[in-house]
Amino acid sequence: MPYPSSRPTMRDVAERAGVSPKTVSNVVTGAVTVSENTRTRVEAAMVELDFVPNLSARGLRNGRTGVIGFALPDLTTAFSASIAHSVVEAAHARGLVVQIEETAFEPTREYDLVYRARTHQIDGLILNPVRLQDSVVDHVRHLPPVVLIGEVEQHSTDRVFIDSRQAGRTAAQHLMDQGARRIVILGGTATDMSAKQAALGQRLQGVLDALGSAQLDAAPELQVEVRWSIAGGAEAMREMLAREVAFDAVFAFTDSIAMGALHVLHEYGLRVPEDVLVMGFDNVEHAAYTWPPLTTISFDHQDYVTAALDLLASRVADRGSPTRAVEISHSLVARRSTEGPPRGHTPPASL
Amino acid sequence: MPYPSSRPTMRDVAERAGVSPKTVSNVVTGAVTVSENTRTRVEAAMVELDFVPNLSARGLRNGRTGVIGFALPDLTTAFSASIAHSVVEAAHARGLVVQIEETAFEPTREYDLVYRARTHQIDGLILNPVRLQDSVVDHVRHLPPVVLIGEVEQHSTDRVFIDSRQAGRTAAQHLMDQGARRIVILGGTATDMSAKQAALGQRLQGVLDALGSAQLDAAPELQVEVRWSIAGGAEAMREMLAREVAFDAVFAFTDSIAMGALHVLHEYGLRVPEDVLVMGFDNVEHAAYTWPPLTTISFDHQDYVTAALDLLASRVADRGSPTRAVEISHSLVARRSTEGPPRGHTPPASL
DNA sequence: TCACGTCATTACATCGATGTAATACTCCCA
DNA sequence: TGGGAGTATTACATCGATGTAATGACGTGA
Repeated sequence: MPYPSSRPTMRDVAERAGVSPKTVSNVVTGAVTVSENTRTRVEAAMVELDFVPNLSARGLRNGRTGVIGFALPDLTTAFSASIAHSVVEAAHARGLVVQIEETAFEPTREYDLVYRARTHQIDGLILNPVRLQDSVVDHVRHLPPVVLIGEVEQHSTDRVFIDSRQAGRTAAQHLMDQGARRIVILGGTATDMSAKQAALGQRLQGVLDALGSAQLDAAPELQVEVRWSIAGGAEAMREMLAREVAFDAVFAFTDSIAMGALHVLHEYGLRVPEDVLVMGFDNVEHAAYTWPPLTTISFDHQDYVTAALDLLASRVADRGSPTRAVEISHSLVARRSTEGPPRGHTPPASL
Repeated sequence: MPYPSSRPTMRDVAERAGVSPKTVSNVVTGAVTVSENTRTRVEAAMVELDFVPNLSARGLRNGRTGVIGFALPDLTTAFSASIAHSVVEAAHARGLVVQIEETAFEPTREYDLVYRARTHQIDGLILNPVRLQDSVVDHVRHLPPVVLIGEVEQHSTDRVFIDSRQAGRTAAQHLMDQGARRIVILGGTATDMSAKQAALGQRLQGVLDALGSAQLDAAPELQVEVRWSIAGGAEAMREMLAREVAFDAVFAFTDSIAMGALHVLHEYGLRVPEDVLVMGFDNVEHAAYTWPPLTTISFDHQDYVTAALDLLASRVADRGSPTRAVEISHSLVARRSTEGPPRGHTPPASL
């Protein structure tokens, strides 16, 4: 005895207004002209009965549901939350509703995800992949339109991205301009650059570019794997300190990672930026409120998401058009955390 | 020519397997026994055609969609993101999908929301209200089952809550135990305790309880309105400092607010906890990684959400049963930010 | 006054899955 | 070997909204 059966239908409205169900439908969709007289009568009946159209029925009939999916690794990181918020807002503005899926917590989720994307009658999917290979998107049939956001190397699907390699270069250059010479990289190691982790690869590549032009070498001992969370950043920073190597700056691949690193640096009594410079990536709200405020790579999250929704909308309208890739510009926001020159950290062992 | 029409249907599968559509349905639902032979044949056909059932059709037929709604004020605050994450996870575990709605950004959203909740064919709704009055939930007809989470005074709807008044009492008592006497309250003022803001009211009430038992009075000049975000916390803290009143502790009604406050205190050169104690509420991940780490009121977000989903599930199963309210226990997590006694802040003007 | 065009309205079929009731089939035992 | 129990399968109707084609009403011009 499901509740919807108790809801009024067009038939009920029609009966009350003394017209046929189709006329009610005409009033609702507005596709066909309805005389002013009957229109007002129908509208009154709808109000009286508190009528709301049944979306499942409409979706079944039209093949459109007005629902889009948004899949991301993990809602809890500050960046993800910010993006998710923007997606929901932007979707609302277009009369769309958002279904959220998280992909990070089980290896098989990516697969489940595309399966569910089909089951759940979604008009389109915005996918923020972290480990999603091209193959999954490419090889699954009957997928709704998909737009990728992020720095994935992917050309068979519409996508929105920022030039992460350039951003990485800018970041490293900034740190060097401020006097840094030995930059810890929290975000991945050079050996790690597989297709699976193109985003990390690009940021890292950018850093290496910049180091190269400055004739500095990319010390592998300054690179470390990291989980993309605050706790992950803290762990990675601890590991780095345990390595007992000298460094004078930290470039974290997300602001959250940077916050974890900041915490551990404080814990060890290292001062930012007097001893060590720190910078992040994404410019989440919190970045302006850490202590010291965090220098970071900034881009407009709203623009980012709006571009994705635009792509999705045009893809839904025309499935055959060539795929497009939209770049969102980024910039460096300099805050106190990188006001150099840094004194540098020299581990006790090397004294 | 919407994409779903190109998707294989049960009819297609049936044709390929040489059975009737209903038999395919029987295989999928498993409600009726199907011979081992035909079952395997049908399953093979489903795999070959890459069949996925159409949820709109199923939803239309069954009145259930497998989708629940989650409405919250704002995804970007750390607490909301954490809760949203838990909702998505817990829903996944039950084979449900989550649609997200944000309510904070327009005054009319609450209303829109319940309207949309009905349109969008949702089996149930988990609502984290901030300003949602009882009336909206009570007076709208044909609403799917609703579970409220938060400290709303509300008895006509299932809800999950923590004892915020007790929590406020515990928090204030802790601060006083650590030597605080003049506690800034970032979260609302006493005059402000309307039904609309019962949550704030309860936390505030708890603080006042504790102050009362200690024979301290609730100085109105130490209470301030605040937007529930990091920036809001910072603003409020600045306003408090501008008031040039003496204080020796800050109790922020969320961790995010506390983080904004911490930032501003640093900015003013006040040391935490040497000069001023600070504590928050919610125990989000970040609270352990601020500097100094933040004392806060903690409760299990997963339990919180799981309880809500349980309530929702049983409400969906039986719409007539009496409403229930589930309390989730909380505790105080003491960290460095409240290691007193504090020296106290005395504004220049009062010197 | 009658035929014809215009526009509002209606009857009907359809989207895909599934419950109900009826049918076909299998197997066993008298 | 035929009847009955029991099971696998099918035909059909249905959920609610909406496109299509047909009907109805009305007004205009000859």
